Amino acid sequence: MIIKSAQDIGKIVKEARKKQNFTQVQLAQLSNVGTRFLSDLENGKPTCEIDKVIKVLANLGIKLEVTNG
Amino acid sequence: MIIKSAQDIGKIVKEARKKQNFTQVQLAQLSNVGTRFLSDLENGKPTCEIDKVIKVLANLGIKLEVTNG
DNA sequence: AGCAATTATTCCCGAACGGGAATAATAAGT
DNA sequence: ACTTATTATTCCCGTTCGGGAATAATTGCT
Repeated sequence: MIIKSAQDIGKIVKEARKKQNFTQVQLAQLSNVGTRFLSDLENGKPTCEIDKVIKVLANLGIKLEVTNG
Repeated sequence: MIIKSAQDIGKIVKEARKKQNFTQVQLAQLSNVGTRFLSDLENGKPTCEIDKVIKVLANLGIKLEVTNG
């Protein structure tokens, strides 16, 4: 899926987390972030810090890729 | 290219920007971010805010994609 | 080498991040 | 419906982001 906004990432995270039967608390601990952060992220907060986002994605087995035209 | 850290994104941005003959000032104005932000981003600052990163990538024509195993 | 252009770093500072915890709201299960 | 689990929202608060501008450092060009 192509990412155009923070909201897109939030959706992805939420879906993947549920599919893997993680609670926010579990995934947060796993990723070394707070539960507040994870909730914010899943709800599309546009100012989440990039490395934390990357860590969460990694812990869900989601690959992040860039393609240059 | 697969993104594993903020530094990866920084490299991508810097390379793409140079390839398109943009200065940091130009790209920053285009993306509605400060030049400081762009410099930080290219140097792999891990706390850059996600939506600003996305905007910069978009203005370079770089597509950001996630792939769920 | 020397000059101009670009980039990196520092400063000030308002605004907001994110952690933790408590509370409210929502979803889920019996 | 009721209870429990999960998630969202609010609060306090230390820390830091990011803009803008100035300065240092680096790069590029002739």
